[in-house]
Amino acid sequence: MIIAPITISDIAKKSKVSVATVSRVLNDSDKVKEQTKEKVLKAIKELNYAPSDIARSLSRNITNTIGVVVPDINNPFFGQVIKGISSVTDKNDLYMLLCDTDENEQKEMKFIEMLKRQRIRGLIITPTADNDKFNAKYLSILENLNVPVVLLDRDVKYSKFDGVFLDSISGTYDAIECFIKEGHRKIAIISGPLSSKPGRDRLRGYKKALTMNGIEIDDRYIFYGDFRLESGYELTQEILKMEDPPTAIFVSNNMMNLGCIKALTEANVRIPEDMALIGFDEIELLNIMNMDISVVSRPTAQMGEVAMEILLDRLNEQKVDNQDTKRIILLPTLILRGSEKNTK
Amino acid sequence: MIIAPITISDIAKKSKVSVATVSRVLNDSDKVKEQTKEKVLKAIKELNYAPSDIARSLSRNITNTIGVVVPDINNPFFGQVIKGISSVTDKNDLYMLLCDTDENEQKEMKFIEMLKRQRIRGLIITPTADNDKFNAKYLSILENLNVPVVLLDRDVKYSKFDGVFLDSISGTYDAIECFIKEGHRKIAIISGPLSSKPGRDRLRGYKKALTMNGIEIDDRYIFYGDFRLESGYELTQEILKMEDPPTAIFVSNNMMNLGCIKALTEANVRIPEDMALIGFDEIELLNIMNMDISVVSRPTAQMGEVAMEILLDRLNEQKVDNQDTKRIILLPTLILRGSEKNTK
DNA sequence: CTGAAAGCGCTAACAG
DNA sequence: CTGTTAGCGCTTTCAG
Repeated sequence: MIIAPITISDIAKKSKVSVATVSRVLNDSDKVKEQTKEKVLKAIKELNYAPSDIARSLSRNITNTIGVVVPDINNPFFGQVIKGISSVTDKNDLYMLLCDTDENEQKEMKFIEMLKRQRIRGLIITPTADNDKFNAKYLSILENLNVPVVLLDRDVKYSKFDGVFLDSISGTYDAIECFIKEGHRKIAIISGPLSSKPGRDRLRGYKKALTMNGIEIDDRYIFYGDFRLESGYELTQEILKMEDPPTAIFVSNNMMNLGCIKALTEANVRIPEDMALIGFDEIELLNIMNMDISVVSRPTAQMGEVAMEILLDRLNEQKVDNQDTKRIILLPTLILRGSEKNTK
Repeated sequence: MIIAPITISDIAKKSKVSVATVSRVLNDSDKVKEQTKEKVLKAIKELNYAPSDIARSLSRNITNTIGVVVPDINNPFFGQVIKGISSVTDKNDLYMLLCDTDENEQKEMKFIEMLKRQRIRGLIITPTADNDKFNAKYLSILENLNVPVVLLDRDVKYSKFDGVFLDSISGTYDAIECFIKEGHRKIAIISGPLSSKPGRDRLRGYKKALTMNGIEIDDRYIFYGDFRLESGYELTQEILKMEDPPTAIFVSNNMMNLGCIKALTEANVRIPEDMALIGFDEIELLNIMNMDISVVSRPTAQMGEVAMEILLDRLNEQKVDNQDTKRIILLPTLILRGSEKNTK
């Protein structure tokens, strides 16, 4: 079903001027006599003409699309991020080509190559992982794009791309220290996968806080999940079965936190009376349900906005060789709602 | 920051053949001698060449992007829908240009015009509203696109576009009838806005069920919300203040349902002992939290998939004048979890 | 102010 | 099998 769209020469013909003139009124580039301009505008309106961005891109050798690659748009975090990105693209006549990788590295690389063909002007991406295994190939694909890349939330080892991240270490540190001030000594963590930087950092923050406060690190209290709900659920069940269970749990992301709460609820473990809890990332729904869970909160939409603004700056830069990588590290906020309390 | 990408003629030069030959191996279109083919492939690999979809689109006079316009990607419903669409585009070398309208009609029309310039091949859209006020202009913009359009979830009056919808009437009818069978007689509804078809239909289903079961419609039990959480919250508070309150509430969408539950929880109204409840659309989180709320459920991701498949069919159609509109109406399922019970 | 013409990177006849 | 060439729809010198 193809209907040949109106072209610039249709307009030129109809208004009896050259295509160059039409182009001029389209772009407001050169001075055009008011009278001819009106003629052209009239023809455009009558024929319902809209210039082709495809032809324009080819001619100008530059597109107005940017690529956005995320692991899962159904994760509210990324939903918010995309919203943030949109708010900037909307104002700058930029389009967003969206790709959802499903946390699949192969898919991700394929998408990047597709985006290259589309000649995107820039890329905002949350890589699936930063495994050493994939790193070399991955990096070269990304660099081969030859457009500015902004990393979002997850880093890529040995890369010098711009990025917007969150200080996971300090966020976790604050949470753990808060537990300690409440008098907790046996504090467990449900960590994310160590193949991602946020996963590693949150564990680091945990260990650091314990160490700085003179509490010995007990490996029995460290559990490794994969950021998905199920693992939070299962690991919490394990925790509840321990001989010498902790009195507080820190959970490294929102999905696992949900799983944890589910397990606690099912086992009739009260929060915080029987088990104190702090999680990483806000869970909007819990607030709606009046469930008071303390969390390390981060400015989600803002992360998207900032990433897009960095990208925008790059697009507007003159020199190609600007090497000073821009890495923004936002600070999370610890929001206390009572679930961290020690009621013993 | 612009780096001129490698072009087809770079490859031609390097492998000492014509651009036509390069194009041939790129597209596997004509027979090329194995030996030359290898030469070309080698050059492509060495220079890390990726053909420009921009140039290709212009030359072929056809793009491989489709537009997707939704009111809010943060609504889990649309998140799922997009996932469904992606699953089909991924397999068909199609790209998705995503636009989030924020339920704003002006924005929506602007997006559609932008998408026209991008020469999208087709459009999947959930219109913000189908007000008579905007209808004429809106319709003409959509038709002016001159590409296949598939409506998703919300209809456009007087239009003959394809679409994927849900039978809201029957879904609501079943829910209300279930209430009645439980012995409820005073049944309230928190309706959506009547400016959208789903809003209207759900109210119709409600009225129909009452009428068919010989229960008189009592306007005092009909409340009008706007699909947002807050309105569900406020209207529920109103309901609780009534002199002769209902014993059951039907809520027309997931967001308002959350608001309703919030209000009930805050007022210490037990579900279903003090108030029975059924809502439209699943709320994943409630299930996770083991909160047993009965809902009218629909196949979300599938709606996206089906929409994209209809679009795909249109794109592959030969004749331009195929007038038989395809309108798929999916059936919802009533999922009972106990919140509908009458314990009196 | 305006028109003619070259060119953006690729495809698709048309020759050979 | 392979090369030449004319566009695709637009922008952008360069003249006038």
